[in-house]
Amino acid sequence: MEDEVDRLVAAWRRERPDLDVEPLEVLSRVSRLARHLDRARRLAFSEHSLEPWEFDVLTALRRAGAPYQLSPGQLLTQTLVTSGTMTNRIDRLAQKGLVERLPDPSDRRGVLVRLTDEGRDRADRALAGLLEQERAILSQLSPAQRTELAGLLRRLTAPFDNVPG
Amino acid sequence: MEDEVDRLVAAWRRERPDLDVEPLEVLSRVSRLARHLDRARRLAFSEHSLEPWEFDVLTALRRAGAPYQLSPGQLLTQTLVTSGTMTNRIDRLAQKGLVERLPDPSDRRGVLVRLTDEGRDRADRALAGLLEQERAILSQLSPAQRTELAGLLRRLTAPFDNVPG
DNA sequence: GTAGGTCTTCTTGACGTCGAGATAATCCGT
DNA sequence: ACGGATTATCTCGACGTCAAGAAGACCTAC
Repeated sequence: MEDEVDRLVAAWRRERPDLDVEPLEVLSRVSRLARHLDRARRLAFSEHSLEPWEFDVLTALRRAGAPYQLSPGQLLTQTLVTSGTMTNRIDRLAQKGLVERLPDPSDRRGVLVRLTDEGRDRADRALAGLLEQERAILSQLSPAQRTELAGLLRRLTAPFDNVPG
Repeated sequence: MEDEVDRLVAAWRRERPDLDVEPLEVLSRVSRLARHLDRARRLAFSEHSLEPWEFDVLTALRRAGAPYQLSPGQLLTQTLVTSGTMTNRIDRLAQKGLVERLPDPSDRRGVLVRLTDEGRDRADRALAGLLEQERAILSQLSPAQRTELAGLLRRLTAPFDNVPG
Protein backbone atom coordinates (compact mmCIF):
# COMPACT_ATOMS: atom_id res chain seq x y z
CA MET A 1 0.00 0.00 0.00
CA GLU A 2 1.32 3.41 -1.01
CA ASP A 3 1.34 6.44 1.27
CA GLU A 4 1.91 10.18 0.92
CA VAL A 5 5.61 9.80 1.56
CA ASP A 6 5.95 7.43 -1.39
CA ARG A 7 4.44 10.15 -3.56
CA LEU A 8 6.63 12.78 -1.95
CA VAL A 9 9.81 10.80 -2.53
CA ALA A 10 8.84 9.98 -6.12
CA ALA A 11 8.27 13.69 -6.75
CA TRP A 12 11.69 14.62 -5.39
CA ARG A 13 13.39 11.94 -7.50
CA ARG A 14 11.75 13.43 -10.56
CA GLU A 15 12.51 17.05 -9.68
CA ARG A 16 15.91 16.63 -8.04
CA PRO A 17 17.46 13.45 -9.45
CA ASP A 18 20.83 14.77 -8.31
CA LEU A 19 19.91 14.40 -4.62
CA ASP A 20 19.70 11.29 -2.47
CA VAL A 21 16.41 11.73 -0.65
CA GLU A 22 16.40 8.31 1.00
CA PRO A 23 16.42 9.80 4.54
CA LEU A 24 12.92 11.12 3.93
CA GLU A 25 11.60 7.57 3.63
CA VAL A 26 12.09 7.20 7.35
CA LEU A 27 11.95 10.65 8.88
CA SER A 28 9.11 12.16 6.90
CA ARG A 29 7.03 9.15 7.84
CA VAL A 30 7.86 9.69 11.48
CA SER A 31 6.78 13.32 11.35
CA ARG A 32 3.61 12.68 9.43
CA LEU A 33 2.61 9.71 11.53
CA ALA A 34 3.10 11.76 14.69
CA ARG A 35 0.77 14.38 13.27
CA HIS A 36 -1.89 11.79 12.53
CA LEU A 37 -1.46 10.33 16.00
CA ASP A 38 -1.94 13.76 17.57
CA ARG A 39 -5.26 14.12 15.86
CA ALA A 40 -6.36 10.64 16.83
CA ARG A 41 -5.33 11.20 20.44
CA ARG A 42 -7.23 14.47 20.61
CA LEU A 43 -10.33 12.60 19.51
CA ALA A 44 -9.83 9.73 21.94
CA PHE A 45 -9.27 12.05 24.90
CA SER A 46 -12.28 14.19 24.15
CA GLU A 47 -14.40 11.32 25.49
CA HIS A 48 -12.79 11.97 28.84
CA SER A 49 -12.82 15.77 28.50
CA LEU A 50 -9.05 15.89 28.48
CA GLU A 51 -6.66 17.65 26.13
CA PRO A 52 -3.52 15.84 25.00
CA TRP A 53 -1.33 18.27 26.94
CA GLU A 54 -3.32 17.60 30.09
CA PHE A 55 -2.93 13.88 29.61
CA ASP A 56 0.82 14.21 29.17
CA VAL A 57 1.29 16.02 32.46
CA LEU A 58 -1.17 13.96 34.50
CA THR A 59 0.24 10.64 33.34
CA ALA A 60 3.82 11.71 33.99
CA LEU A 61 2.77 12.29 37.60
CA ARG A 62 0.76 9.07 37.67
CA ARG A 63 3.75 7.06 36.52
CA ALA A 64 5.91 8.49 39.26
CA GLY A 65 3.94 6.39 41.76
CA ALA A 66 2.65 7.44 45.15
CA PRO A 67 2.66 10.15 46.33
CA TYR A 68 2.37 11.17 42.67
CA GLN A 69 4.57 14.22 42.73
CA LEU A 70 7.37 15.61 40.56
CA SER A 71 9.15 18.92 40.14
CA PRO A 72 8.34 21.11 37.14
CA GLY A 73 11.86 20.42 35.91
CA GLN A 74 11.30 16.68 35.89
CA LEU A 75 8.07 17.22 34.00
CA LEU A 76 9.98 19.21 31.37
CA THR A 77 12.26 16.37 30.38
CA GLN A 78 9.35 13.98 30.09
CA THR A 79 7.09 16.20 28.06
CA LEU A 80 9.65 18.01 25.87
CA VAL A 81 8.17 21.47 26.36
CA THR A 82 9.80 24.67 27.58
CA SER A 83 9.65 25.89 31.15
CA GLY A 84 7.25 28.72 30.36
CA THR A 85 4.85 26.27 28.82
CA MET A 86 5.03 24.00 31.84
CA THR A 87 4.32 26.83 34.26
CA ASN A 88 1.26 27.64 32.23
CA ARG A 89 0.10 24.01 32.11
CA ILE A 90 0.48 23.57 35.85
CA ASP A 91 -1.47 26.79 36.43
CA ARG A 92 -4.38 25.55 34.39
CA LEU A 93 -4.38 22.04 35.82
CA ALA A 94 -4.27 23.45 39.34
CA GLN A 95 -7.20 25.71 38.55
CA LYS A 96 -9.17 22.64 37.45
CA GLY A 97 -8.26 20.85 40.66
CA LEU A 98 -6.33 18.07 38.94
CA VAL A 99 -2.95 18.92 40.48
CA GLU A 100 -1.68 21.09 43.31
CA ARG A 101 1.55 22.98 43.89
CA LEU A 102 3.52 22.35 47.07
CA PRO A 103 6.78 23.96 48.19
CA ASP A 104 9.75 21.61 47.94
CA PRO A 105 10.85 21.04 51.54
CA SER A 106 14.47 20.43 50.56
CA ASP A 107 15.01 23.30 48.10
CA ARG A 108 13.36 26.63 48.53
CA ARG A 109 13.76 27.45 44.85
CA GLY A 110 11.77 24.41 43.99
CA VAL A 111 8.17 23.33 43.77
CA LEU A 112 6.50 19.94 43.78
CA VAL A 113 3.47 19.25 41.63
CA ARG A 114 1.15 16.65 43.08
CA LEU A 115 -1.72 14.82 41.45
CA THR A 116 -5.07 15.10 43.21
CA ASP A 117 -7.32 12.06 43.56
CA GLU A 118 -9.47 13.30 40.73
CA GLY A 119 -6.41 13.89 38.59
CA ARG A 120 -5.32 10.33 39.19
CA ASP A 121 -8.69 8.88 38.22
CA ARG A 122 -8.83 10.95 35.06
CA ALA A 123 -5.34 9.86 34.05
CA ASP A 124 -6.13 6.21 34.61
CA ARG A 125 -9.33 6.29 32.61
CA ALA A 126 -7.80 8.19 29.70
CA LEU A 127 -4.84 5.83 29.53
CA ALA A 128 -7.10 2.84 29.08
CA GLY A 129 -8.84 4.57 26.21
CA LEU A 130 -5.61 5.56 24.57
CA LEU A 131 -4.19 2.05 24.68
CA GLU A 132 -7.27 0.66 23.07
CA GLN A 133 -6.99 3.12 20.22
CA GLU A 134 -3.28 2.54 19.77
CA ARG A 135 -3.78 -1.19 19.60
CA ALA A 136 -6.16 -0.66 16.71
CA ILE A 137 -3.59 1.40 14.83
CA LEU A 138 -0.90 -1.20 15.44
CA SER A 139 -3.08 -4.08 14.28
CA GLN A 140 -1.44 -3.51 10.88
CA LEU A 141 1.65 -5.21 12.28
CA SER A 142 2.37 -8.65 13.67
CA PRO A 143 3.69 -8.89 17.24
CA ALA A 144 7.16 -9.61 15.90
CA GLN A 145 7.00 -6.60 13.61
CA ARG A 146 5.95 -4.36 16.48
CA THR A 147 8.94 -5.48 18.49
CA GLU A 148 11.21 -4.96 15.52
CA LEU A 149 9.84 -1.48 14.91
CA ALA A 150 10.20 -0.47 18.54
CA GLY A 151 13.82 -1.59 18.51
CA LEU A 152 14.69 0.37 15.38
CA LEU A 153 13.03 3.49 16.71
CA ARG A 154 14.89 3.18 19.99
CA ARG A 155 18.17 3.44 18.14
CA LEU A 156 17.06 6.81 16.80
CA THR A 157 15.55 8.23 20.00
CA ALA A 158 18.29 7.11 22.37
CA PRO A 159 20.88 9.66 21.18
CA PHE A 160 18.41 12.48 21.77
CA ASP A 161 17.34 11.18 25.17
CA ASN A 162 20.86 10.54 26.46
CA VAL A 163 22.79 13.70 25.65
CA PRO A 164 22.72 17.03 27.50
CA GLY A 165 20.76 18.56 24.58
CA MET B 1 21.00 1.84 24.77
CA GLU B 2 18.01 2.83 26.87
CA ASP B 3 15.74 5.76 26.05
CA GLU B 4 13.01 7.74 27.83
CA VAL B 5 10.32 5.41 26.52
CA ASP B 6 12.01 2.42 28.15
CA ARG B 7 11.80 4.27 31.44
CA LEU B 8 8.23 5.30 30.75
CA VAL B 9 7.14 1.76 29.96
CA ALA B 10 8.93 0.36 33.00
CA ALA B 11 7.16 2.90 35.18
CA TRP B 12 3.76 1.93 33.83
CA ARG B 13 4.46 -1.77 34.36
CA ARG B 14 5.26 -0.99 37.97
CA GLU B 15 2.28 1.27 38.54
CA ARG B 16 -0.30 -0.48 36.39
CA PRO B 17 0.73 -4.14 36.10
CA ASP B 18 -2.85 -4.91 35.10
CA LEU B 19 -2.49 -3.06 31.77
CA ASP B 20 -0.72 -4.11 28.59
CA VAL B 21 1.22 -1.00 27.64
CA GLU B 22 3.12 -2.56 24.75
CA PRO B 23 1.61 -0.16 22.18
CA LEU B 24 3.54 2.67 23.81
CA GLU B 25 6.83 1.03 22.83
CA VAL B 26 6.11 2.00 19.26
CA LEU B 27 3.82 4.99 19.30
CA SER B 28 5.34 6.97 22.15
CA ARG B 29 8.66 6.67 20.39
CA VAL B 30 7.12 7.99 17.21
CA SER B 31 5.68 11.03 18.99
CA ARG B 32 8.80 11.81 20.94
CA LEU B 33 11.11 11.32 17.98
CA ALA B 34 8.95 13.67 15.92
CA ARG B 35 9.30 16.28 18.63
CA HIS B 36 13.07 15.94 18.65
CA LEU B 37 13.13 16.14 14.86
CA ASP B 38 11.11 19.34 14.95
CA ARG B 39 13.67 20.97 17.15
CA ALA B 40 16.56 19.76 15.02
CA ARG B 41 14.84 20.98 11.86
CA ARG B 42 14.22 24.40 13.34
CA LEU B 43 17.92 24.65 14.05
CA ALA B 44 18.97 23.45 10.60
CA PHE B 45 16.62 25.83 8.80
CA SER B 46 17.67 28.83 10.83
CA GLU B 47 20.91 28.82 8.81
CA HIS B 48 18.76 29.61 5.81
CA SER B 49 16.45 32.00 7.66
CA LEU B 50 13.50 29.70 7.12
CA GLU B 51 10.93 28.41 9.60
CA PRO B 52 9.82 24.79 9.37
CA TRP B 53 6.36 25.81 8.29
CA GLU B 54 7.81 27.91 5.48
CA PHE B 55 9.92 24.99 4.33
CA ASP B 56 6.92 22.70 4.28
CA VAL B 57 4.93 24.95 1.99
CA LEU B 58 7.78 25.96 -0.30
CA THR B 59 8.96 22.40 -0.84
CA ALA B 60 5.45 21.14 -1.54
CA LEU B 61 5.34 23.64 -4.38
CA ARG B 62 8.88 22.82 -5.47
CA ARG B 63 8.05 19.13 -5.71
CA ALA B 64 5.09 19.86 -7.93
CA GLY B 65 7.53 20.72 -10.72
CA ALA B 66 7.34 23.61 -13.17
CA PRO B 67 5.43 25.90 -13.09
CA TYR B 68 5.58 25.24 -9.35
CA GLN B 69 1.97 25.91 -8.50
CA LEU B 70 -0.70 24.18 -6.40
CA SER B 71 -4.07 25.09 -4.95
CA PRO B 72 -4.36 25.83 -1.22
CA GLY B 73 -6.41 22.64 -0.94
CA GLN B 74 -3.63 20.51 -2.38
CA LEU B 75 -1.23 22.12 0.05
CA LEU B 76 -3.53 21.16 2.93
CA THR B 77 -3.36 17.46 2.27
CA GLN B 78 0.41 17.56 2.01
CA THR B 79 1.06 19.62 5.13
CA LEU B 80 -1.71 18.31 7.42
CA VAL B 81 -2.81 21.72 8.64
CA THR B 82 -6.25 23.36 8.60
CA SER B 83 -7.46 25.72 5.92
CA GLY B 84 -7.28 28.76 8.18
CA THR B 85 -3.67 28.02 8.91
CA MET B 86 -2.84 27.63 5.24
CA THR B 87 -4.45 30.94 4.33
CA ASN B 88 -2.31 32.58 6.98
CA ARG B 89 0.86 30.85 5.77
CA ILE B 90 0.28 31.85 2.18
CA ASP B 91 -0.33 35.44 3.27
CA ARG B 92 2.98 35.62 5.07
CA LEU B 93 4.95 33.88 2.33
CA ALA B 94 3.45 36.18 -0.28
CA GLN B 95 4.39 39.19 1.80
CA LYS B 96 7.99 37.95 1.83
CA GLY B 97 7.93 37.50 -1.92
CA LEU B 98 8.46 33.73 -1.82
CA VAL B 99 5.10 32.82 -3.36
CA GLU B 100 2.33 34.62 -5.23
CA ARG B 101 -1.42 34.08 -5.48
CA LEU B 102 -3.00 33.71 -8.91
CA PRO B 103 -6.66 33.21 -9.78
CA ASP B 104 -7.42 29.68 -10.95
CA PRO B 105 -8.45 30.07 -14.60
CA SER B 106 -10.67 26.99 -14.51
CA ASP B 107 -12.53 27.55 -11.21
CA ARG B 108 -13.43 30.99 -10.03
CA ARG B 109 -13.69 29.84 -6.39
CA GLY B 110 -10.12 28.69 -6.55
CA VAL B 111 -6.67 30.13 -6.25
CA LEU B 112 -3.28 28.92 -7.38
CA VAL B 113 -0.19 29.48 -5.28
CA ARG B 114 3.00 29.79 -7.27
CA LEU B 115 6.59 29.73 -6.11
CA THR B 116 8.70 32.74 -7.07
CA ASP B 117 12.27 32.29 -8.28
CA GLU B 118 13.58 33.28 -4.89
CA GLY B 119 11.20 30.88 -3.18
CA ARG B 120 12.52 28.07 -5.35
CA ASP B 121 16.13 28.83 -4.55
CA ARG B 122 15.43 29.01 -0.84
CA ALA B 123 13.61 25.68 -0.91
CA ASP B 124 16.42 23.99 -2.81
CA ARG B 125 19.10 25.23 -0.46
CA ALA B 126 17.20 24.32 2.69
CA LEU B 127 16.44 20.84 1.40
CA ALA B 128 20.12 20.09 0.92
CA GLY B 129 20.82 21.15 4.49
CA LEU B 130 17.97 19.11 5.87
CA LEU B 131 19.07 15.94 4.10
CA GLU B 132 22.56 16.31 5.45
CA GLN B 133 21.24 16.57 8.99
CA GLU B 134 18.85 13.67 8.57
CA ARG B 135 21.60 11.44 7.26
CA ALA B 136 23.53 12.10 10.46
CA ILE B 137 20.55 11.08 12.58
CA LEU B 138 20.04 7.93 10.53
CA SER B 139 23.68 6.91 10.76
CA GLN B 140 22.60 4.88 13.78
CA LEU B 141 21.08 2.38 11.36
CA SER B 142 22.50 0.22 8.58
CA PRO B 143 21.09 0.70 5.08
CA ALA B 144 19.12 -2.52 5.45
CA GLN B 145 17.69 -1.36 8.77
CA ARG B 146 16.65 1.96 7.27
CA THR B 147 14.77 0.16 4.52
CA GLU B 148 13.16 -2.14 7.06
CA LEU B 149 12.11 0.78 9.24
CA ALA B 150 10.65 2.70 6.33
CA GLY B 151 8.59 -0.32 5.35
CA LEU B 152 7.18 -0.87 8.81
CA LEU B 153 6.28 2.80 9.16
CA ARG B 154 4.55 2.77 5.81
CA ARG B 155 2.17 0.11 7.06
CA LEU B 156 1.11 2.51 9.82
CA THR B 157 0.88 5.69 7.75
CA ALA B 158 -0.88 4.20 4.74
CA PRO B 159 -4.27 3.77 6.45
CA PHE B 160 -4.26 7.45 7.46
CA ASP B 161 -3.17 8.63 4.03
CA ASN B 162 -5.63 6.55 2.07
CA VAL B 163 -8.99 7.07 3.78
CA PRO B 164 -11.32 10.07 3.55
CA GLY B 165 -10.32 11.10 7.10
C1' DG C 1 31.54 34.27 54.95
C1' DT C 2 31.17 35.93 50.52
C1' DA C 3 31.39 36.53 45.38
C1' DG C 4 30.48 34.29 41.15
C1' DG C 5 28.41 30.95 38.68
C1' DT C 6 24.65 27.69 38.27
C1' DC C 7 19.97 26.03 39.03
C1' DT C 8 14.90 26.36 39.29
C1' DT C 9 10.81 28.44 38.33
C1' DC C 10 8.04 32.09 36.74
C1' DT C 11 6.91 36.34 33.66
C1' DT C 12 6.10 38.46 29.39
C1' DG C 13 5.06 39.47 24.57
C1' DA C 14 5.00 37.68 19.99
C1' DC C 15 3.61 34.15 17.15
C1' DG C 16 1.25 30.22 14.82
C1' DT C 17 -2.52 27.06 14.95
C1' DC C 18 -7.11 25.60 15.43
C1' DG C 19 -12.21 25.32 14.93
C1' DA C 20 -16.28 27.24 13.49
C1' DG C 21 -18.51 29.84 10.51
C1' DA C 22 -19.01 33.11 6.34
C1' DT C 23 -18.89 33.72 1.44
C1' DA C 24 -18.90 32.64 -3.12
C1' DA C 25 -18.78 29.44 -7.02
C1' DT C 26 -19.70 24.92 -8.98
C1' DC C 27 -22.15 20.61 -9.71
C1' DC C 28 -26.11 17.70 -10.33
C1' DG C 29 -30.75 15.83 -10.51
C1' DT C 30 -35.01 17.11 -12.07
C1' DA D 1 -32.89 26.48 -16.16
C1' DC D 2 -33.35 25.89 -11.08
C1' DG D 3 -32.53 24.78 -6.09
C1' DG D 4 -29.95 22.31 -2.98
C1' DA D 5 -25.91 20.12 -1.77
C1' DT D 6 -21.10 20.40 -2.13
C1' DT D 7 -16.61 22.47 -2.58
C1' DA D 8 -12.89 26.07 -2.10
C1' DT D 9 -11.06 29.62 0.33
C1' DC D 10 -10.97 33.07 3.72
C1' DT D 11 -12.20 35.47 8.40
C1' DC D 12 -12.04 35.71 13.24
C1' DG D 13 -11.40 34.97 18.14
C1' DA D 14 -9.48 31.85 21.51
C1' DC D 15 -5.81 29.23 22.80
C1' DG D 16 -1.18 27.12 23.62
C1' DT D 17 3.63 27.45 22.77
C1' DC D 18 8.03 29.50 22.53
C1' DA D 19 12.20 32.35 23.52
C1' DA D 20 14.32 35.42 26.32
C1' DG D 21 15.00 37.12 30.43
C1' DA D 22 14.09 38.04 35.59
C1' DA D 23 14.26 36.73 40.42
C1' DG D 24 15.53 34.09 43.99
C1' DA D 25 18.07 30.14 46.09
C1' DC D 26 21.95 27.09 46.10
C1' DC D 27 26.90 25.77 45.82
C1' DT D 28 31.83 26.07 45.63
C1' DA D 29 36.33 27.98 46.02
C1' DC D 30 38.67 31.03 48.07
